[in-house]
Amino acid sequence: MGEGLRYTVVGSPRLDEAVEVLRRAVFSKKPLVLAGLCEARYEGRAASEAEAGDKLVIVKADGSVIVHGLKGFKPLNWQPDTSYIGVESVEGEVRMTFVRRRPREVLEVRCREVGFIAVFESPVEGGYWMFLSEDEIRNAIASFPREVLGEDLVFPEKERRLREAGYADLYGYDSEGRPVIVEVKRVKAGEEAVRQLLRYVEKARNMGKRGVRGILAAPDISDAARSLLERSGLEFRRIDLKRVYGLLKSGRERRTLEEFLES
Amino acid sequence: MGEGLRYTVVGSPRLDEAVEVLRRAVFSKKPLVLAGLCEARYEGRAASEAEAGDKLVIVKADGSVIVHGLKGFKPLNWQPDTSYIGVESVEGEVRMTFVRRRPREVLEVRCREVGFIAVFESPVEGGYWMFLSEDEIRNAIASFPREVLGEDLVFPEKERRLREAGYADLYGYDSEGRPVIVEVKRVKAGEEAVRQLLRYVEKARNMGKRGVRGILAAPDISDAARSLLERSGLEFRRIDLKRVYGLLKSGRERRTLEEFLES
DNA sequence: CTCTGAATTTCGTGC
DNA sequence: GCACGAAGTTCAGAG
Repeated sequence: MGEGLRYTVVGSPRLDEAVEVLRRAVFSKKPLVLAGLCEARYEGRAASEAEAGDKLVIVKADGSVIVHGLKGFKPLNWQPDTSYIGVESVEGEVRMTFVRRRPREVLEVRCREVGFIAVFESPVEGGYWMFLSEDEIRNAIASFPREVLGEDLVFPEKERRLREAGYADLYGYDSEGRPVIVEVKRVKAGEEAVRQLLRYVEKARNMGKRGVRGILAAPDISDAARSLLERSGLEFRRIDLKRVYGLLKSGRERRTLEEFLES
Repeated sequence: MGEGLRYTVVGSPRLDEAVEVLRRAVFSKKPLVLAGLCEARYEGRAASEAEAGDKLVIVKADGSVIVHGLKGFKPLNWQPDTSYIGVESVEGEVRMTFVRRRPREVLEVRCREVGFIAVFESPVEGGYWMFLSEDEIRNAIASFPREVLGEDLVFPEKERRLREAGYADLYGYDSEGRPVIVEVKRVKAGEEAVRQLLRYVEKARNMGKRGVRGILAAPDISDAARSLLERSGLEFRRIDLKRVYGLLKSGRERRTLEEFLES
């Protein structure tokens, strides 16, 4: 409040006021929220229609548009990226048109009653982190194979972090020098994960590798997937996410200590 | 406006006011929107943290919670279904806690500044349709195989609408009596679609069927998928979505006419 | 309950 | 740009 105007909230605006406020926000690329009795129509990769009802329309500065109904997590309509936004008053309604070029999609929102419009006048962006991703589990396996998978494995390419299309998560060797392919899943593994691993193992065998082992590493596995895995001669290793988290945390601390000693 | 209070909008509320308004809305299961300078912390299947910044928090009557930042289509944090919602004031902040039992997940949103809170007092739910789903394309193929796929096929089981796990979209026979399996994709088909079809065809062959044909029906196909498909001895049929839409529409009109004649 | 597959999936990354 | 794979995927249907 003392830090200057952060939000403009207009309650029950007239048609022309609503259009004016929306146009100003869209033109100056300020995020906005509109609530009201609206209909929505989408045409593009599919086609859909949302009947008149209370909707919440969110328009962000990057051009993403989200139309929420009163129920559920998923939006009724949306547009992840728009190339054109139009605001007009047509037949006593506020009409917003959101066009995306590629793929060609059009989202039209018509509001016969606008409850309020809120504009973020001086938006403050905050950072965002997510931890314990699949990639971090992969790193934990590469760094601590004994602790996570229960046997000593060597992964010469463990620094290759990004997964190329058609390549498994980890390629390495066991203590007897046999090639080992590890497929990592952060959640319970299904049949698709087994088939994926099988493809990589067969590809390696076709390239002339001998005695290739395939290991599926996941917190759990479905019965059907387990069955397919055993029929395919592959192995399953259960991983303990809490343990992995602990290993990574200690790894981080160690790294921090090393950095400290280097300084 | 003439129809009674539809929204309550409170701008820049004090801490205790905000808590009061939020509690009342949550308790009476009214949808609400809050905008402000907030942080969010999630712990459950993964763990994430959103730093202080402008957030839009949406809480719906069914318990779904969505936290949007200033960018992108996807929410920063969410909870599709909550079993507990808590609202308190802690250390000069509004703290909302959203708990989900299964899977066990906790989302905590702390707001150090509340720009506004809007409550939908008498929500109006609107209907929703989506058309031209994969299932409708499948129906069009079953009803008009010549028009969509360019040859006369017969699908004895075409009325089975729901796809069971491990079963292809359509089983039928061509004009020479050979079994035909059709896999339908509403969007450009990738390698995964070809592998799926191949599994179904091989399953049918293993069950003793002879001369089984596999047809992948989609608006387009990727190069890699086309290559895999040809190596696997499967067929591709390009489908024209506009044509399918037209066929279904005429089908609907016909049905309506029949209904009219029956009445 | 779990499993399976679709989604206007979106999103990132490699090519 | 396209393609492939992950996602706190969500969601709906079947067993």
